[in-house]
Amino acid sequence: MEKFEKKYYRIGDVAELLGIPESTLRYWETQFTIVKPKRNARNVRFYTPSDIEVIRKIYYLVKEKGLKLDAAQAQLRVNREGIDKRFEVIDRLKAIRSDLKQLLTALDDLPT
Amino acid sequence: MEKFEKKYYRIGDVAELLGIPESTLRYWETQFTIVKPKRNARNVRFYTPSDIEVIRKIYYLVKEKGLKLDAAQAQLRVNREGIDKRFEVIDRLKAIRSDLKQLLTALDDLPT
DNA sequence: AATACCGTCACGATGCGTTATGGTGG
DNA sequence: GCCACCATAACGCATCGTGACGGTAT
Repeated sequence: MEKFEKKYYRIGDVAELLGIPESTLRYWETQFTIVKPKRNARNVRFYTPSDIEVIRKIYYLVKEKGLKLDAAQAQLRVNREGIDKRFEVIDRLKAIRSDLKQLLTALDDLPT
Repeated sequence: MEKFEKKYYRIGDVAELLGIPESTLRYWETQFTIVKPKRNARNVRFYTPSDIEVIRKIYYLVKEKGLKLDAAQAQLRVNREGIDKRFEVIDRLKAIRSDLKQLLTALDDLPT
């Protein structure tokens, strides 16, 4: 039987992982609607890796880029949209690539 | 003889124009290296329309988007680079357009 | 008993202007 | 003498955490 990856993390783990105090995590939770880790029956927070990614992003925006919490929250939303847009563009490029392949084929078929 | 456009604006004009107090303009000047209006011999500030545009942008970033002053200053720099990049892309597209025209011509010249 | 959490609240640092004061030129 | 401007510095409010407290579960 193999070892299992840890599925979730407690607040102490996250705090140590990111090098920020637990109090900050609790405070951010009051300010960012997006950070709402699950709780167990005893009301203890459990963070998924995806929760932690979000918190990393907040850390970057607030601590390194210097955004206000409000602005950071807005930015997180924009980011998500930005990712969607990027996929749209990629889809469009795939379509264009397909058209270009067709064009190349057509050019190959031209009489000399 | 025609009327002339006003060439520059004093701090009171700018304050009224943007609906912010003069004190804020003076304060921002201490925080943003980019806002340095010319002065006359009596040390009175004179703002060009371009100065005012920059201040508008600051207003947008700080008051509407909620960035810290530091972050807003960084954003202004990124914006300028972004504009430069955009022109690079446009130049590149012009080159491609030229290539495509050539290609079209070549296709027209093909034997049937 | 020691540890890891919980919520709450008081405190404090920093950021962002604003106001007050005293001064100059027109 | 009034108005618009100047610099400087003290003040004040909001944001952003931090630290401490008393409590619960393991």
